[in-house]
Amino acid sequence: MFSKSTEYALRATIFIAKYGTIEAKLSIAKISKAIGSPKSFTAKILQKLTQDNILIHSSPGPNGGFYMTTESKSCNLMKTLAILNEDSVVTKCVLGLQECSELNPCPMHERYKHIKPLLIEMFEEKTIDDLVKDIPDSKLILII
Amino acid sequence: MFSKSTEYALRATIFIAKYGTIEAKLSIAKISKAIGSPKSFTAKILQKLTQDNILIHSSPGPNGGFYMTTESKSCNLMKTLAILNEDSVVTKCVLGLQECSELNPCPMHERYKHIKPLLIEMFEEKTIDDLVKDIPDSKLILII
DNA sequence: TTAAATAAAGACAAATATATCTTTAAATAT
DNA sequence: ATATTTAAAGATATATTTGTCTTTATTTAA
Repeated sequence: MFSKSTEYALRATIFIAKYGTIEAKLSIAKISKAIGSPKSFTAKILQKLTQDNILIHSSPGPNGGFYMTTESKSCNLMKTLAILNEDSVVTKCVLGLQECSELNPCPMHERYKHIKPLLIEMFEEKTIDDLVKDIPDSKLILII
Repeated sequence: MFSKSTEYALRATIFIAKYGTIEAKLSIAKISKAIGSPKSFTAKILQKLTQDNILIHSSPGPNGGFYMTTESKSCNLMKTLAILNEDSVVTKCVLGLQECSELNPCPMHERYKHIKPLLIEMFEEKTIDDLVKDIPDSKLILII
């Protein structure tokens, strides 16, 4: 469904939300190890996610790394998708038609129109904070 | 959600199911025009879809082209995805984890597990024949 | 103030997806 | 038989995605 970049981005966001605070930032090395992604490639992706300084924050230097604040954890995962312009994956027509709509439906529209809102809701329903609070540390699975 | 190839393949399958018979085969030119895809690229994709001679059939020469039989129209659209090895798009973990399961759930599993079966059902529920029979000729939208 | 640790930035490389063009093979109509 | 029409096959080109490596900038600790 998603590109590898996006999968890495979602997993990284969840990992940072769970363990990254301004007092205990997470290095690229730690993050990529935790989510099973190539280090330098992950660096590029995180760079994009910190771009607007809203979702994920970063700081260089000793004890530097990536983290989220209470405020940024109040975003939902759709924010991660939106920054990467990958929200279209769950919002566009399943057959790739630009003009597909209720008035102009593709052959799958009648069925997909009941599923698409569920996909969107999956990423919007909960804040990232609520999402990770539901998961005990011992059960946060983000690798393999 | 799907690659361009797969979107073209799904649209082509539906178009051929609707209009392609052994008496009236459809040329690559007609198909690519109808679904808005590049001609030669579409040829490559159709070549794959005819490979196993089950889903889509083809014949060269004058009045040649692509078509489906009553039997092949009893397949569902998951068959198209399967031939292209793209069924994983709707069957795998939404975060890309190999081992994600009820016992080993990723952070999205609890939510996605209710949506995934609906996506699979969308492509499996109906035969391609039933799918196209539901759509009047004037309402078959496969382009733009 | 300097050295060390870290992310940021940029250049490059490899793999894959998308697309085009040319030649070949097969079927049909004449 | 031959010419024509079509898909099949193969070669090539381009764009995008994925990945690596090197240099630079920033922050912190000593």
